[in-house]
Formats: sequence, C-alpha cells, structure tokens
Amino acid sequence: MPAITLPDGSQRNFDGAVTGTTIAQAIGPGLAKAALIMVVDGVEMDMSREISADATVKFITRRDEDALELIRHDAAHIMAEAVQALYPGTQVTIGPAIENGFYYDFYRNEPFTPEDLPAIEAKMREIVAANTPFTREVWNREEAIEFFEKKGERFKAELIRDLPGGETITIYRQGEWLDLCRGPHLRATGDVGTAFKLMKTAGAYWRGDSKNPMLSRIYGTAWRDQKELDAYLHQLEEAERRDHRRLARQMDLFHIQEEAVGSIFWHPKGWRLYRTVEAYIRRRQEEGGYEEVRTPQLVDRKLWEKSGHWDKYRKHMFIADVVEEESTLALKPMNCPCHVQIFRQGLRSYKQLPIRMAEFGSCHRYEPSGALHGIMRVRAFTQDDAHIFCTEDQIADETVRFVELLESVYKDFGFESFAVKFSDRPETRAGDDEVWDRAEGALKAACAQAGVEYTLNPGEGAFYGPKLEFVLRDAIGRDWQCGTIQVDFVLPERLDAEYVTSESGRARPVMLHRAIIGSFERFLGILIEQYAGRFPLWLAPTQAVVATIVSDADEYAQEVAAALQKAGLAVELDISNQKIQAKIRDHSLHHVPNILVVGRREAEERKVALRRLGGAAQEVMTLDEAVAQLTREATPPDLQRA
RNA sequence: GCUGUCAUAGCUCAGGGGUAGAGCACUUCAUUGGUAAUGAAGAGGUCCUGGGUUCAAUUCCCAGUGACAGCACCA
Repeated sequence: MPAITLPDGSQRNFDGAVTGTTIAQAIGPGLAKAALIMVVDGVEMDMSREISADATVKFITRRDEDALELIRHDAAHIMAEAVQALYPGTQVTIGPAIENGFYYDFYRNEPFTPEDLPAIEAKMREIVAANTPFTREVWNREEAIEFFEKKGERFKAELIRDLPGGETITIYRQGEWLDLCRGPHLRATGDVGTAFKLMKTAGAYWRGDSKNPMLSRIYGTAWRDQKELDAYLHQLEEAERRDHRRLARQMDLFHIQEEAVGSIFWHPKGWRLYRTVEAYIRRRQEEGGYEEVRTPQLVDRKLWEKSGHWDKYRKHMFIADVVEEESTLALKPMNCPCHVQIFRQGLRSYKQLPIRMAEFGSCHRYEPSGALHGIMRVRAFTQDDAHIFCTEDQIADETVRFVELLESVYKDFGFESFAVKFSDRPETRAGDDEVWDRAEGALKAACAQAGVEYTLNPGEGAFYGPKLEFVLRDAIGRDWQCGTIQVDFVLPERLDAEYVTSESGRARPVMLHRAIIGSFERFLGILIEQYAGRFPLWLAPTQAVVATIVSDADEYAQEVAAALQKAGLAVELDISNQKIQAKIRDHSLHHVPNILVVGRREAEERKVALRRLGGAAQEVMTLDEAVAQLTREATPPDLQRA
C-alpha cells in the first residue's frame, strides 16, 4: 500500500504497486498527458516503472528545464535508429545529451559527411511522427554481450563487458530498434517533439583515447519547442559576429599568415590594446609586491633535462642547433626554470621570503596543428607569469593574496563570473605520493581560506604539482583556462633552489607558479569576444575620431586631434571628403567609442559635438571640456581608484 | 596529430573543362554636406602550391600546405 508524497506535501495512497502513469492519472488528466518522466525520491524513472513502497514523487513535464536533457538523450537514440536504418552495417557506440544538444558516435568505414545529415534528419522525423513507445527491459549480462556480438556491435558488447559487476543491464526498445541504456526515457518517440536539428559531423576517438579507432560523430541540437530552437540558432549567429578572428580583421588588430603559423602579427591598434593590458597588469603586480624580471629566450637543453621538461615535452619544444658549438638550445616553453636560476644567484635568507618574481615571458611551444585556434591557442605567446618562492607555511596566505588579485583584475576587465577547477595529481608525475599529499593538501587548505569554490578536475594537474585553473568562456561557448596557480615541491628540488633557515640550515622553498590572465594572446581573444569589439574606453584601440563636416573645419579638427593626442588618447582624424553621415557610419561600424564632430560652428566657437557610440544624441562642449572629460573616462579602473 | 569540410580581388562571396564575376573597400574626378551609406569613372586576380588526366585545367584526379569544425593534446 504505497503512500505517495507529492511536491505540495499532499499524500495519496494506492492499493499495491503503481506506475507513474497511474499516479499522474489519479492527480489529473492534464498532468497525465504532460508528464514525461517521474522523479522518485530524487531518482528519475520512466513513467511506466512501478512503485511498491512509500515514496516522494514529482513529475517532469515539457515546461521543466530538466526536460531538455531527456529530450536530447532520446533524440540521440532516435538518431542512432535513423542512421542504422539508412546505413546498414554502421555500429553504434554511445550518444549522450550535452549542453545545447546531443551527439552519437558511430563506427563506419566511411565517415559521415554534412551531406548525409538531411536524410538522417528526415528519417528521425519519421520515427518521431510514429510516436513509438520506449520500453525498458532488464537483461542478463552474458546474454546481452552475446546478443550484441552476434549483431556485430562490438563496441556495445565491450561497453557491457566493462560495466561494473553489480550493475543492472537495461535495454530500451523503440519499435524494432533497441539500445543498451541506463535510461530513463520519455514515454514514446513523439515526446521528443520536432524542435531539433542536426548540426555537424566530426571525428572522435573511441573512449576519448587517440590510440583507439576514430568514430564518426554527428552533433545535433534539440529544444522543447521551435521558439527555443530558433533562439538558439540565432544566438549562434550572434556569436559568430563576436568571433575574435572576424573582429580582428574588421578592426585591424592583428593577422596570422602561413609563414608563421601559430604566431601573431600585431597591427598598431591590436598592439595598443596589448600594451594597455600589459601596463595595467604591470601596475597591479607591482602594487601586489611582485618584482619584474626578464630571462633568456634560448636556453641550453641541459637545463630542460634537469627540470624534467625535456623528457616530457621535448616533442613540443622548438630546438635550435648551433653549428659552431656542440650545444643544443631550446626556445623556452615556459619561464620557471629560468626564474629558479635568478633565485639561485647568491644565498637567499628565509627573511626574504616570499619572493614574487614576475615576467611577461615570451614562450614557444610546438602545439599540434589541430589545436591551433585563432589567437586563443598559438605557438608563440606571452604569459603574465610569476613564481612565488615561499615556505610551506606561506602557501595559504600567498594563495589568498593571489586569488584576491585575480578576482579584482577579472572584475576590472568585466568578467564577473568564471569557473574554478582544482586539478589533482596526473598519472605520470614527478615527486612521490607524500609530496603530492602535501601539495594538494596545502592548495585545498588555501582554497578554504580564500573562500574559493571549485569543481574537481581529477588527474589534470601539472606533472610537478596540483593546480587551480580559472576558466573563462568565449563567445562560441568554449572554455579556456586563463588564470592558474600551481603548488610545486618538485622543481625546487630538481633545480636545487634553497634558502638559509633561521637555524642557519638549508631548506627548499616551495614554488607557486601563477598567472592571472594566462597568455596575453588568449586573454585578448576572449576580451575581444566579451565586448564584441565595443571596448570600454580605457581599452579601446581607437578611443576617439575627430570628424569634420566641411573642409573649412580641417585646421581646427587637426588642433582638436592634437589636443586629445597630447592628453594621451588614441585619436584619429577624419578629414576625408565624405558626408558626415558616412563618416559616422564608418567609425560606428568600427566600434569607435567617441566621435567628435566639428563643423563651421564648432570651429568658430572652439567647441566639439561629442557623439557616443550607439547613442543618437550629441553633446556640444568646449574643446577643453572634451579633453578633460575623455581623459577622465579613459583612465584605467585601477588608476581611477587611486 | 586524427576525421571531415574548405581554399577565386584587400574583405564577404558567386561561378565554372575554352585563361573570371558581384557587393563592400581602394584610386581619381565632381560634390562642402550637420550625426549610420553623394554620384560617376577607374584600378585591382599565378582562381593556395606541386604533379597527373586532357587538344585545353582555376574547374576533374592525386599529393602537399593552410584555414575551419570536432576529437586527442595543452608544462
């Protein structure tokens, strides 16, 4: 006699076991029609499942956000059925719901191409229209393996074989077609609805391992209704407009070309943006007790051998052989070994710690060609790198200080929210477990002290220590690691860094590797997308354009531009033979934040008509006022606070 | 690196076995205008590179390079 408690607190009693469908019907015909799935004591279950004990039950309908994942998961199944119907011999593997949609990985000699998608999508719509019920079956493990092997589905068989011993093996059937699946599922294929679309094909390794065969993946998107789907597709188009590669061309910030793949040619405007960010970070770090250094680009392989990088990353290093000598140099892929060399000059005392050594370090890494992405992932980049040499006791305080600085910097750049990941020991690593226990423990304690909430990223730490990653998201929804802090007990040992203790003994410092923005290239890419090119004034590559209405005002316009330039603003002069409308349009399209319009009237009165980007109104003021106002507005946020 | 797609004017793109086009940008001329496109004329191409097929290749085939998407990688 199960008593079912509903979300509103009310209870209903049934004689004997009941299905979700029965409960929903008892509550009302509307719910019975709408309920896609039930949640029993927090566990999602098919509507057809029976409940025989007391339980708390709620139902998920199309109105619930939670329905999205179910719809997407079912859409993946339906896609798999469609594919196998159209392309016999294709093997199924896995097909989960993901953010905004779903995918399914297939094994097939001929990979799927975009041309295949319309037919598959059409077949899917047929299956949805048929509204075939999903039914759940519990199978015996051995029989399931045998069944799939007989069918030639070796990937499925492997999946079942690898399921943990006690796991119930469930099969979901939709008409003739069936798949191994944990469930739960919607009631029938029709519940998926019609708001879905197949998006693209791609290769993906079986079980995410490049040693395994490559599968053919099809991505789709699915939503609760057409409106949501349209909104999503529209959002994708908008994101494309924010793409930093496109904006860089449009705004003349930088370019990349074949002769220097993965390296950036910074144009004057892009470089100005770069220097503005660099100057800002330099000020913030000086204020934060860092000392800036500069270390060599080319360093003998002996140092990389000692640090362990040669062993692990040699394939990703640019090597320079010297004909005249018997030496092999490498372009530095990172700065830490060099910073240790500075630390090692002379005797260090415990009284000097912590030492915060910063460098805008230019690094080169031979990134795999497929990893390159605009300015976000390159082969030559500059980090806002620093290493904090400190004692074990100082780790927590230094981490707190760092996190505070990072949060303040991100806020100044307009990033209010970002993800934090804690990456712990990887499989191949330097240092024994005791050292890793200490390093991970110290970093966790520091997080607690700093009030940092993170998600765990198991096994993703650096080879020498655990790390916190600060992740920002680009316009297309891709996540990028920018900031990081890493606890390292290993390199000081390998590179023999030590200091004199209060007892006049010798001890190893701990190294904290840390970066706030990470690489300038990546951060600027994200910054461009974040603002869609419409930067706040202090970051704008062109802060103002002086545009004339008539050529009689040319001379005065030059004077205005000179005055702004003298005040430190990035200003351009437009005395071209164009109508003012055309000039406004042109500079607005290039996201110039301020246009100072001068005509005969302004020239006579020594005024300017200031027009803000996107605004229709203009404000007439004297030249002096304009200079003062724009200078004030263009002051970087840290200097405004000072 | 792997799988797929793509590569034509500065940019965005159309085209197609018989040496090529549009819009924007650019140059020149006319126009001196009041807040998101003044008009006209002109210039601009090794159709990514190298092979092959063909009477003929920018177009078809093969290879390379690069870009894009995803996967793998990311000290």
